[in-house]
Amino acid sequence: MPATILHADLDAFYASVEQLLNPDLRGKPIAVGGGVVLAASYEAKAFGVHGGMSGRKARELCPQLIFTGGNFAEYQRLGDAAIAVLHDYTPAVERISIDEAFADVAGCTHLFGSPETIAATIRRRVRDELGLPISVGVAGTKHLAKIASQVAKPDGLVHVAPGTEMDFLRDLPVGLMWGVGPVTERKLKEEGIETIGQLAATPGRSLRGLLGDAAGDKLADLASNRDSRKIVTHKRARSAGAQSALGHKPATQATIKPTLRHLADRVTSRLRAKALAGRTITIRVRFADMRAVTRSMTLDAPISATVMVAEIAEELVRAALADHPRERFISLLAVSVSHIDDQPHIQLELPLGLPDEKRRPGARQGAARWSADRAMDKARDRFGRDSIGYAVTQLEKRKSVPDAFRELAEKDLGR
DNA sequence: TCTGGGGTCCTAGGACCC
DNA sequence: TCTGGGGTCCTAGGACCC
Repeated sequence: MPATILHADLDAFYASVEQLLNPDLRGKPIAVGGGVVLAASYEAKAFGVHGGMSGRKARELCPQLIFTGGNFAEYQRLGDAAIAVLHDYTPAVERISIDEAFADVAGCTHLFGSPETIAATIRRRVRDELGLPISVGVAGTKHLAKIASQVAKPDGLVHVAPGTEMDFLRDLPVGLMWGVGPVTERKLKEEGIETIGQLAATPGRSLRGLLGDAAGDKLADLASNRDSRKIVTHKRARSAGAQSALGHKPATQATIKPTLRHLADRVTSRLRAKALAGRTITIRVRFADMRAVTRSMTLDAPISATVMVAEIAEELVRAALADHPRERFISLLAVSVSHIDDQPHIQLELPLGLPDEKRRPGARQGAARWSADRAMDKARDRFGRDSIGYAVTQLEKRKSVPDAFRELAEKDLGR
């Protein structure tokens, strides 16, 4: 199999952008974020600082760590620009996140040279034109290209030539594989499996028993370099959600109602913008001790009106709390909509279509509410997101994370 | 300053149907 | 009448990814 798959991954992306924008930060340990580290520069990583770590822990590990504010608009612009460089070579680009993408250059080597040459050109252009380091892996499969780019970091290029795949994988730790997180890594280690080579030599039957059928099969395939996944350029979202960390709040309606309204508003406005709606509403409540529970309800028809999602979410949260009467404080609420479908007008028929159990009081006004929501969406498009909203959500201005960052994390819902 | 926010996929049990 | 098997959908929980 010719090695035409590229995986390109910007190095320590947010931190690199900050160092690009502010030369004083170059060569220094920096962290983007505050309460939690969103990204760390390589200088900070040398101290053990990494994304997801609390700011306090990071400061303990690296007292001279510099925290810097987020230039979120620049992250988006530069991330888009780097992906655009890939698109200069092939339309077969699958973007994974703001700073990472696969590309298949099989159809353009006659124009631009070997995959390795194209990868080197991309790296040079991103460095010259954007000022950012980017690592690229070149291999015959997505899984191998992804591992190659991780091995290439920082600021490197690794090509896995056809025929050398198993030599490349054999001694690498299983933790580098897609799908192996802390839990799986521990289970494998308990069986004496620490390298990908050892994993490849393990009978599939044992892996299925250890990790479950799907995960066992998947890992067995990947370890033996059987990965047939193609580049997918357009993907439809399967769910859309929003969450808010609350610190330590009493589990009362005064806390819950405005928060759920705000979250429902965030989720449904994104759905409406793409003329989408969803049938399943899921809420998540995290208690003070970080244990979390979820409750969900599936309707017969998709909805996207703010108030309808909010009211269902309230009912579900009430039910979840009723099941845990001793939990007096909550630390997070989340709302998610799944079973997404592109039937924007089905909502108009909702009051007639639902069985008694699901024909809740608010449903009769579904059409009117949907229309009111759309009017509000349009006003926001013109005057800005904060210009208008349900009064109760307007009170909810205490933000743990800027909206701009939330938007970076949002996936395009597709369509 | 006790750990952010947005996603995907899988599992297991129960309800329900054939 | 009893027992068994297979399939689909829903719900709750978990692991993992960026």
